[in-house]
Amino acid sequence: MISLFLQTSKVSMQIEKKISSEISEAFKTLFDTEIPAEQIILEGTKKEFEGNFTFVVFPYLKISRLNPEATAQKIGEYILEKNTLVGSFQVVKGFLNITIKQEQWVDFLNNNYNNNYANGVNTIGRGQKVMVEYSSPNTNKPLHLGHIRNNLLGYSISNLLKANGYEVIKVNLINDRGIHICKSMTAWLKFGNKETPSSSGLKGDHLVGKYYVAFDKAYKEEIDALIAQGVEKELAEKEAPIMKEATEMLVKWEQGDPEIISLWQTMNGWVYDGFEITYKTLGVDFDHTYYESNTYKLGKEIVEEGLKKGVFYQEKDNSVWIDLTTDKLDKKLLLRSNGTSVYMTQDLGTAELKFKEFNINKSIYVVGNEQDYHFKVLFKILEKLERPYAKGLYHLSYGMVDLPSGKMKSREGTVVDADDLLEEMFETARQKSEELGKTEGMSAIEKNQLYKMLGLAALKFFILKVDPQKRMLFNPQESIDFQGDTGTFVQYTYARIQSLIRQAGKDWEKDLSKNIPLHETEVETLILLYKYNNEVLKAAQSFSPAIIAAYCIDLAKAFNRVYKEVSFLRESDINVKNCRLKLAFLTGKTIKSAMGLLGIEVPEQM
RNA sequence: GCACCCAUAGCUCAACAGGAUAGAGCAACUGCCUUCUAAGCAGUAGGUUUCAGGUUCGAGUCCUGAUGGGUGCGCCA
Repeated sequence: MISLFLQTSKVSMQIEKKISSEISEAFKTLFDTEIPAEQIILEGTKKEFEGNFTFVVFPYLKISRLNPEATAQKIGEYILEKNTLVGSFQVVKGFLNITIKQEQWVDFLNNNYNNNYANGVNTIGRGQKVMVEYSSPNTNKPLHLGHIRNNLLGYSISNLLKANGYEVIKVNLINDRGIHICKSMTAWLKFGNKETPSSSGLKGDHLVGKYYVAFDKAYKEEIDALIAQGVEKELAEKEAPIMKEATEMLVKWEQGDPEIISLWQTMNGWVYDGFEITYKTLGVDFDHTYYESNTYKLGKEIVEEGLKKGVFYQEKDNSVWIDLTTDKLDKKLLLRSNGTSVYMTQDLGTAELKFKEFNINKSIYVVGNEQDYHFKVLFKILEKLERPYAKGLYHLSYGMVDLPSGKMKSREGTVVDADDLLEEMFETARQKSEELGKTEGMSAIEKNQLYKMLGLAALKFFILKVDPQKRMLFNPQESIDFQGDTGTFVQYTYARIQSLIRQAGKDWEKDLSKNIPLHETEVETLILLYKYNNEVLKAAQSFSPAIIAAYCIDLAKAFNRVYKEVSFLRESDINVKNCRLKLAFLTGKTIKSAMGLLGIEVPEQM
């Protein structure tokens, strides 16, 4: 994947850097060949072998002019003799497995155990401003599961960028105009009897969605009636009276008819109130909101400019186009023959506005992969218009959420509603918690908060652990798990740690002596903790919260093994005990930080 | 028709810029709570990584082709 952040280097890998430069030295001394340390790549050692880092020697056999084993052996001996970080090494075929001295890990723990990552994790993005656009709903129906994936991705990506030092501006671009809103409005006028959210008790977005469905139903009936009268299907679709009403309403809207505008504002207002509740429940927010009704005209100016520059051309019917066939794309309409703007026109305007208003360096669009082509064209056009910001644009494309029956279709009623799903998650969390009965001492309010925290985590983790670019399957019949590789599992590990810390008293935060024996599970956990910064960088570079989700599972698993293998509070050697508590403490801090990047909270008790 | 994306255990997903015997979880089966939270830990079983070629010390990963699935190519947004 091409990343905006490729130029950045790896961070916080001091140990690897040192070893790499020692290996580089070894090549010079042993084989009289210069290999820059940056080219010496170390990997994590596979679990079934002894060691922490692995250097693969196969590519260097021509230099050493020895067989793989001998090459690895010689390099191993050289770096062992240096006696800095390396405690021992093992050679398996062409793999040099390096074990770091345990005292290095104790040192790392001593220096970092109180790291709470409150000011971010890395500093690579300092001084850079990035805008992340996500959510971007239409205002004619409530949010569904697809929007949830979008929102969670956008929110998490924003957190990831912030954690790497970027200044992030989260924006929502609301598609508040167009024929779809007019459909809801038309149906409401016809069948609504002045129904309002307060008169009906319906959430505003659901109320408006209800009339969107009602429109579709009436429309279909009218088409069928016309066809029964012998009218051609295509003509029937155009001539159905209710559709004519809707299109007429759109024209009136564009003319600024006060009555229509007023109704439009009222109904959109209901929808925004509804969205606000869903966003709040979901735990996402925005720094700024754009409305297409405000930005769609700006694109026209850009189209004018493109015409003057000769980048665009005009057909006889006055419609404006760009020919991208030389760029392996098609011709694309930019302005209708009647002079009104299309989707692309609006997006040109919005793109321009973003950079003008916020002086950003990069602009990221979190939009589903069905619009891959649209963004390819959009970016290409801005490039042709010689916009300096064109190279800072990035489409974060993600796959659709499928149901076992296939794609979600609102017309077939197979859409998983966001509000319903969230309620179900909370209810399931409540049931599971009550079964386990671990909430003693908690007030009713605290319990309720806990159930929401657990339900949300299960849902968010379930969605974010999947690589964004892949489509994913959601089965409503099988409820989302609370066991295994889940958000719940990570939360549980955190709660366990906090329980330890609560019972540990105060004295454990003392400096540690260096020669503390570590259990292998502890070393495994420490290495993961050490790698956290780099995981956060990787996740941002590849725009993938899934990397952080996987890391959370790895870390929680590693700690749970420690928990099983050794005692914390009952350890008699005070040095060892303190060391373990520091390990637990830092693991807790790191879990909290990492889950925070996913937009997931962790409980003190569960 | 043209373009883009995807294909890994029965199911849901991993595999870190090509590396060792392809890993987890769920489902199935076995063990482990009179000691720090069993929403946990340990184990058994489950694979020709869709297929056919190629590149090289080495391919799930890169290239070519095929098959299967998805999406886009509207004066819709």
